[in-house]
Amino acid sequence: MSQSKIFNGMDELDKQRIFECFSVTTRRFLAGEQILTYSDKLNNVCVVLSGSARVYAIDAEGNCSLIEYLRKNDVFGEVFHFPFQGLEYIAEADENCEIMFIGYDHIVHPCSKACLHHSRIINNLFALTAEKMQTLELRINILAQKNVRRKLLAYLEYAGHSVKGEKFSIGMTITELAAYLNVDRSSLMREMKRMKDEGIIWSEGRWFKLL
Amino acid sequence: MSQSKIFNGMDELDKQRIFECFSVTTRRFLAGEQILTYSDKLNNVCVVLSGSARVYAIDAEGNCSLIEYLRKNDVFGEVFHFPFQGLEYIAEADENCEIMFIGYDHIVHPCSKACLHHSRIINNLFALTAEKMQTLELRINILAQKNVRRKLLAYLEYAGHSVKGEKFSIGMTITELAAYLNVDRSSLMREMKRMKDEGIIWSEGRWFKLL
DNA sequence: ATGATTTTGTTGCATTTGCCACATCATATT
DNA sequence: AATATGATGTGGCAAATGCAACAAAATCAT
Repeated sequence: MSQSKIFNGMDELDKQRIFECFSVTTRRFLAGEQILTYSDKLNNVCVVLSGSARVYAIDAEGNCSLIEYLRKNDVFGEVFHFPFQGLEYIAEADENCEIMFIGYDHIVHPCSKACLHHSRIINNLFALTAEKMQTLELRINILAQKNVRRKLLAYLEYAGHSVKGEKFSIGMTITELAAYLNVDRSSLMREMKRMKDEGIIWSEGRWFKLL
Repeated sequence: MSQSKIFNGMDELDKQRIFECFSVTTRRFLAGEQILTYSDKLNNVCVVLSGSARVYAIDAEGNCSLIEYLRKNDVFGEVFHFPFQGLEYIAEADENCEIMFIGYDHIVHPCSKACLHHSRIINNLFALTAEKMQTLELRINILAQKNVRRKLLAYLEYAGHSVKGEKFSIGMTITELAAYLNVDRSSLMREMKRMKDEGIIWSEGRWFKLL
């Protein structure tokens, strides 16, 4: 049964009731298959039950940019990305995956049976949107740093919870980190070396310490 | 009466009913005064009725960063920024202002009288969060560009709706634009000059054209 | 109107960063 | 085990950018 945050505060019985009441559907998708295009109406709240997916934004000129990567228990749908200003949003299966579709209207409009669950799920959805916004604000905060060193430190302080001396793993390769920080990989390596020499950080592979 | 998007699709009569049913309160604040600190519960949905305000995030070390600037009819509250990971969020009056407080619980929990308005306002709130997320994604998209020219173009294409040859104003000074793009002001000026010489853009003061 | 303050526009110079090329190491794949 | 593929680590060099300093123009306050 799904442990997604959208069901926070609900036990298995609650979920069962919801599935019946909310007319929830589930579908499997093959890797590469399109899951949905975002509408300009609030239609679906979707949950990844297994596998992984991606959301892309495509602009008028056909430029395609990755918006987010979705794993098991992640939630997506128009609630998170409204297709404003001519952008088209598409969710696509990355690996084979199973997606749960919950009709947005069923969530928002109260029914006679399960009223408590409605407001519970709405709460959870707002918490999820706020969480997603924080992820974006973090990235902005990092990208808005003036140089490579500050970018890396801003990221490491977040990833290491600002705790000094404790070893932690960044959940990606250095190459991916460079892309996330929007700096050249070799420039990042160079700066890391300097910071090691100065005793500011310790690192080995994708393990880091703040000193 | 407030024209805020949170009341989209409602006439004056609807709003009046809501104000009575939702136990809405209104308070005036002097410039610089603190309006509220964000709680870790979904407590308030707030609307700026007049004047302006700012939201700051303060981290454990006391570093203070501006999260957003709020003008008349803007909406703020825990729904938009949840104080995760040790950050404290504070809303503060910029100019003298008047703020409307709507209890979050009153919005989410259905009542006997005005059920249609509940789901209407919830809809609008989700639309507003999605809109705010797009603002953040735009900034990320701009900051993630490789150089000054691409950053400026990414911004201008957004601000000018990708329409070529049409004059439009960026709603800020060049100095502020440089801060928004996170580049040195003189570097921005230099690049603007080059782009003018190459016939890519036209500009005068804070007016631009894409060519 | 006057003076003060902010914004714009420009330039030389130092520094940072990106780009390229290469060697080494780790990880899959056959 | 052999091979391919991708990630890491390093360095030279050129280009882009930031910094500092200044003059001119525009805006604001009195």
